[in-house]
Amino acid sequence: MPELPEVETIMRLIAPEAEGQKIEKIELHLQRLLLGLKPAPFMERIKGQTIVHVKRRAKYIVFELNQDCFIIHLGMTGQLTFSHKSSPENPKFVKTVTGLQKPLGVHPVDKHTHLIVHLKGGKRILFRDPRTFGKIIFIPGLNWAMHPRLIHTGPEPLTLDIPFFLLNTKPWKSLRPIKALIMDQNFVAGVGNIYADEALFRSLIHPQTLVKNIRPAERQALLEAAQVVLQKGIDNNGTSFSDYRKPDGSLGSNYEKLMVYGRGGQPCRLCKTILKKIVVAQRGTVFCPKCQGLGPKLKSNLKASLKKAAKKML
DNA sequence: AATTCGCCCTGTCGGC
DNA sequence: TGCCGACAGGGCGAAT
Repeated sequence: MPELPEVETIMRLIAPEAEGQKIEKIELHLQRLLLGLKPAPFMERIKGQTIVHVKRRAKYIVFELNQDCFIIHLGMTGQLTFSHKSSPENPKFVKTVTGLQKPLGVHPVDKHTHLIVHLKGGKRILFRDPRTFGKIIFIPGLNWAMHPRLIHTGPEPLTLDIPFFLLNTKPWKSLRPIKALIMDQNFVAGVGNIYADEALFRSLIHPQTLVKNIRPAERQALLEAAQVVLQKGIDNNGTSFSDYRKPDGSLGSNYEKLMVYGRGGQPCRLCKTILKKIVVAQRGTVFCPKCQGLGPKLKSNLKASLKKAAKKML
């Protein structure tokens, strides 16, 4: 599922292509994905406006036009790709290890392509989403930050002043499992299932630990770990474990670097213990029972050696 | 008030 | 081989 690093990667690659471009035409093929305005007036109002800025906020991609804006959420399987007329979407399909046919480049327009933004010279932005959990939200004017979807969203984790943020201790008194808090978009923005598991592993915290039992030093460690795994995700252009693609259709390379997500039943990269998969906060959760052991506190020297090894490896 | 649950949806996969 | 149920899960609104 596209989380902060995936959405950031998409934004960074779409922005230089789209900014300054006039929208010549909009095709909307699945109307229920559009919120904020009926399809006909939406297309009428957007047409002719210029894309001034493309930004990211939480897991949303923000298209600021000269009058209005719209934001796109990729849901679970959303893909935002960019197609030049001169190099149309690549129709070549290759067989993956599981035997599935996947396109090599930009996915051709098909029944899952729900929105096409036509720019000058035949350039197009394609929004494709097989599971249709994504959303296109029209917002009149440019004050998208005050939209109900975003107004309560927590701070951006990568530009977060952690010590200052930690002064607010209210969220830390919760009885929820820590994984639920770190994935809560109103607490901190952009962390989803993949990077939550990775951040918890990196800070050696068991995902089911009750928030109120997380000590201050661990709170800080968790947020720092989140920053590291998110930044690494961006550096590797995102995690392609199923549907995520870069705007040119290519894969991100972060999947093979993950420590726990998607690795249930496999040995921990640090201690070789078999990673466990459980359900926490209604989400599949992978963790290392030893490195993130709850029960009797790990001996401090073991913890120190794990941390040392983690530092070296991660 | 805080937290959990049910729902939306469809491609993929495991079991029989 | 083929069918079918289970599963994946972000975020919202309902229920507890």
